[in-house]
Amino acid sequence: MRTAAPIASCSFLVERYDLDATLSCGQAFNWEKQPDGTWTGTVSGRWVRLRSAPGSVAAETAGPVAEWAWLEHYLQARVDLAAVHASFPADEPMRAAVAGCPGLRLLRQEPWECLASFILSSTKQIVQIRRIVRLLCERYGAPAPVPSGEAPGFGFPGPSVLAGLAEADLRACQMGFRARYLRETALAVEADAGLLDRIALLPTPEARAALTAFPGVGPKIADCVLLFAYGRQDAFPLDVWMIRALGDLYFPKRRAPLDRLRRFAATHFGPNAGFAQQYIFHHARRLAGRADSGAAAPTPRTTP
DNA sequence: TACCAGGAGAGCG
DNA sequence: CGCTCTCATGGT
Repeated sequence: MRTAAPIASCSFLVERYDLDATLSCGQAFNWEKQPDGTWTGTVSGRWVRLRSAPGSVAAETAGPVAEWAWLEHYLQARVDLAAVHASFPADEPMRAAVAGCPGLRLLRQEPWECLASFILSSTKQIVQIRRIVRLLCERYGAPAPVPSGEAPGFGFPGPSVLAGLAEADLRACQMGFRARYLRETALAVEADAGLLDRIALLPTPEARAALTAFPGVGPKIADCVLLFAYGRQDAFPLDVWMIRALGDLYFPKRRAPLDRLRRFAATHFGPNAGFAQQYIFHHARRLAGRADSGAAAPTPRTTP
């Protein structure tokens, strides 16, 4: 028997918010674009539909809803984007990345969903990560109440649910060798209920160390969780795309060693370095024709 | 068909 | 340390 509920709606007034780019750029994986251009997904286990409009983002969920702070926080709708842009270095690559997608935002996700999702991300393409996450949610997530007439939605399964599964069940969600990492991390989080909340209170280096202590979590995935869930703007995920992009954009003469790129990333981009990272990441992927939003211009780049 | 994917960990010298 | 190999599976 399906849960049906009245519809509740809200509109967040926000100057520039590129919903398509923000929801498809590889920071969150549980959103699906509908044929009518809206996006559906779940936030903290609640079904949500988002619609972009000039000067606002409109939201619907299953009512009744007393307040919308949870969604405003998730969307980071009150962030002063102009101030963030103003804090970026005034160099040409940064300018081009912002100009290419001026409404790109950072979400503020739940730590567990973000951590688990990025454990699944290692050497996987974004489209594939989305598929794995969708399978996980459909099979093991709690059904979220939806307004009548809407397709069922499922929240991201909590650590206790995933910890209780056999590795084979996880592998059946197409995640391959990451199944053991996800299961063992779920067991660790399940065994210490306050762990992810305590990490939120730690200084970034200690928080990073706590995250890399989980199996399957190295420096890159830890930085993703620090940036996308814990709001640490000083976290700067260095993945294969960013290593290529930073090399091409800032060290075009000869290939800079990884450690050089690390130091550059930590010093060049200012107090909102993680935000800058997302612009450069998205811009590089769009130039390569990998980003969903907008007309992709396939520009095969070769780095000899 | 090859090569690659928002990496991490183990095993080596 | 720093390097290489392996891991599972689908996209391009």
